[in-house]
Amino acid sequence: MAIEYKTRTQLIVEILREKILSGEIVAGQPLRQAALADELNVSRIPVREALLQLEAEGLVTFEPHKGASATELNLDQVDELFELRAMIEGDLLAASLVNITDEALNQATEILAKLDNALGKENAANTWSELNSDFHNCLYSGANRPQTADLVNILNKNADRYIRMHLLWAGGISKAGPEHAEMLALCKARDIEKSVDKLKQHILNSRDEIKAFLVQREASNT
Amino acid sequence: MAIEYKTRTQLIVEILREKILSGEIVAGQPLRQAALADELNVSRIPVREALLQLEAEGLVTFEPHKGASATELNLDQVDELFELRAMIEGDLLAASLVNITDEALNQATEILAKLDNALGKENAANTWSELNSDFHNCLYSGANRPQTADLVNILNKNADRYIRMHLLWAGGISKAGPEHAEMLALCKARDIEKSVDKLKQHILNSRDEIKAFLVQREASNT
DNA sequence: TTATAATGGATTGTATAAAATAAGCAATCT
DNA sequence: AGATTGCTTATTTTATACAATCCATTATAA
Repeated sequence: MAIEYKTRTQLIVEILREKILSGEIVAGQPLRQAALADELNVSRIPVREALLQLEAEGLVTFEPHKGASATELNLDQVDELFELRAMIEGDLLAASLVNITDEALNQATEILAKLDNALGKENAANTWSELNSDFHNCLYSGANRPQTADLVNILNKNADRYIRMHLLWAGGISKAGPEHAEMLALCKARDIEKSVDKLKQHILNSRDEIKAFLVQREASNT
Repeated sequence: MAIEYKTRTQLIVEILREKILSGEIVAGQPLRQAALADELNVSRIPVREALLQLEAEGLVTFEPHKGASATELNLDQVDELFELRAMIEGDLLAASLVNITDEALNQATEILAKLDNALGKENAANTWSELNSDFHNCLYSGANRPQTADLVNILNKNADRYIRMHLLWAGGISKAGPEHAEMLALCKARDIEKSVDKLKQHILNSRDEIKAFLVQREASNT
């Protein structure tokens, strides 16, 4: 296996992203460069550059001379994010289904099986969210639109932490399982219109569940 | 050239972006950090961070230990980029028209007048593209979707250099003037569906002109 | 008392120096 | 000769050191 070298900056990007997505770094909490550098046994420069890269992903914001903090989305922003996803991913799926291979569909079937298995196990939130990403990307693989796919992945990185948070607290997006199965069936039937509708519904449903959860948490906190 | 109103990194981002968009830095050309730092009278750190930021905008790519270079889009990527814009901006306009103020529409009218004036003058490509951005953003101002607006602006930064290039060589997007006027009229009439259709047509038309130009240039170069 | 200015500590932003890595070229071996 | 190894150099990446900025706290004056 070809070992691939990663720069420290890249490694730190991954570590910090994981900490933000998993909730270990709480949104709004300031991220002190010196402290992080110390903790990671590294100088401040790669930490800075990692934070800049995370800013581009929308997970972190910088204020000049005041530093970085993990971003926090309010309800409106969650709305906007998921609606954006519904639109773009819907379009991507439509483009994909024209060309998608049976192989890709079979692969999606396998991922779906793993996905159902992952629930309830140790570390479920993390593996579930990764498999969920894989499943969706697999369905989009026929689109041959690399830039759009990149964009979707960036948006998902931001949505991801809310999905994980919800998984952690509520045990999962309740409707996701059956929705995934239905969607895959429609894709296999190459019914573009219905597949896209189901996908959009699926994304907007998860939005609704997450928003409801956020509202509830808000209420119990104050 | 020591101007102190922003961090150096921000300043350099703007300088380099302008050089890429204006074509002074040619796509594919490697960007040596030391040379840039020297030229801008600054150390390499802010140059690096500026390049990272431009990478997030899609104007530059990094290869570990090999450095950065301005990105070049092939025809398929141009296609993809403009289609993404058409979809997202269409959606944004629809959301905006529900709430847009008369004030914003009047402002758009003023910008449009300046836009028509800008053609043919000195430095037309740069002012035109800026005014063009302003015009579009003005029409989207009612949407109240900051994240989507940010996304649109990032995509436009990438599209921009092709628009400018085309302006420079062909004197302008030939149909843009009348299209803008028609679109504004439809917006003023608050006809959402027709406005959106016109906008999408407008974006896809400029795509076609730019692609035709790129094909032609390609042919004459080989 | 309240508002404003000064001060010190903490933190970020930048410069410079050192280390790590990749690419090119010459020397060596089969 | 052809391939492989080790060295040289250019460039990026990281570390360390310093300067600029911000923020809270205290001191001063109206």
